[in-house]
Amino acid sequence: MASFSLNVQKHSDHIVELDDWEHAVVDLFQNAANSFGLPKSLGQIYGLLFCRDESLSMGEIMEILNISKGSASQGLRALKQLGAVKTVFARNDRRERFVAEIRLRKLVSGFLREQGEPHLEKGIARLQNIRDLLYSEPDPESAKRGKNRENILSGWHRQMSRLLPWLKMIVGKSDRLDKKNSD
Amino acid sequence: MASFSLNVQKHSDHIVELDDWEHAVVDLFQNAANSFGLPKSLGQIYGLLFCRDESLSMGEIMEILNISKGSASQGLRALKQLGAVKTVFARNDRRERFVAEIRLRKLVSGFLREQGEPHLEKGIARLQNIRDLLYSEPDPESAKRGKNRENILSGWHRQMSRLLPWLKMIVGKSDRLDKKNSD
DNA sequence: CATTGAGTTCAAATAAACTTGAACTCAATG
DNA sequence: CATTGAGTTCAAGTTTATTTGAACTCAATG
Repeated sequence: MASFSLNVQKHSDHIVELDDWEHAVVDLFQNAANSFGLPKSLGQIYGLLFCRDESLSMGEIMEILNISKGSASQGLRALKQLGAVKTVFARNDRRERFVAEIRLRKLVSGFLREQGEPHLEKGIARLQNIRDLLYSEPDPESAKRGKNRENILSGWHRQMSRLLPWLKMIVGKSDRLDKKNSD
Repeated sequence: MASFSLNVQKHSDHIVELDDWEHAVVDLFQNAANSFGLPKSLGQIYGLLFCRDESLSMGEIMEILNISKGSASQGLRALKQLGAVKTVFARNDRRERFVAEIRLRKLVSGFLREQGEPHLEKGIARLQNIRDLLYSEPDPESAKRGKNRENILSGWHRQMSRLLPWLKMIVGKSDRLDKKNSD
């Protein structure tokens, strides 16, 4: 399954082929993205940037990964939003260039901010909606049961709200490890 | 959009309509399941059981939620696997009946066990695969870069492995709250 | 040991999510 | 102020995931 390259590559100044290990890393992130409910192209892009020391432009990313302009544009936007890539500008070049953020703490907190917090926020509205409906529930037995359930859900919501800051901190604790590895 | 019921229901011994608040709760769990990467029918089923004091059979669930036999069967199996529902047997009745597990600690630990742990396990294999590929990487520069990246990923993996037990504990700490609410 | 019905299975149908690419915007350039 | 090209948008196409239901298993029953 793995290609046995005979040093045929590198004939030119810009390589468009991934090394085998890079392909495996891109694949890993593609699957990881999927598991976290993110589009796989987003994982591929992050995986590629994660492998590279030098920044890449959108065009280079498209070429290396064989993905469309649309996917690249949307994927990079989402990664910026998540704080998973940083943008860099070379002078005398109007193209935007990208590098991966590799500090786990940053990745986790970005993910929680973009994915977790919005859900908690929507949860508040949903709980209020349930309270409103309970207020007009004609059957007193059902209303009683409903109030109990609303209490449970509110408790869960409180728990989860408290959990997020903890998560960011716990993962942040070993940021030093990240630094050591990234040097 | 909400139905204004004129006490027309309850004409018979078994009701097949959800109260408005129940519908909102089912909807909430349907969306939550989706956010966690689980099929929405699974969320609906859990949501329904969460609302009810009495256990329900698979047939009742199918009828109330208007879902197929297949979805009900597979959804209930997954919920059992996750520890999100418990089964109950009434005597003189060979049908299996279900009730929802409402302790957040149990739900979280079940989810982490079924979703988190398998991914960490697969991660070990993937990292080993990357190490193997690095061993046969011809370009020394690329191999060096690759080893650095492999180190970073191993660090992340270690971090995540440590995180799971913590998560179960942190959420478990306020189990007392759950109990208070569920009484 | 035929019948009944609860529950499972899985191939096909459906629905949801993702990707593509052509048309577009917009700023830089000559 | 026309041209160029980087980057965006979004409707249509493609892929992936979920749901359905008919055929099945299996244990209980008469």
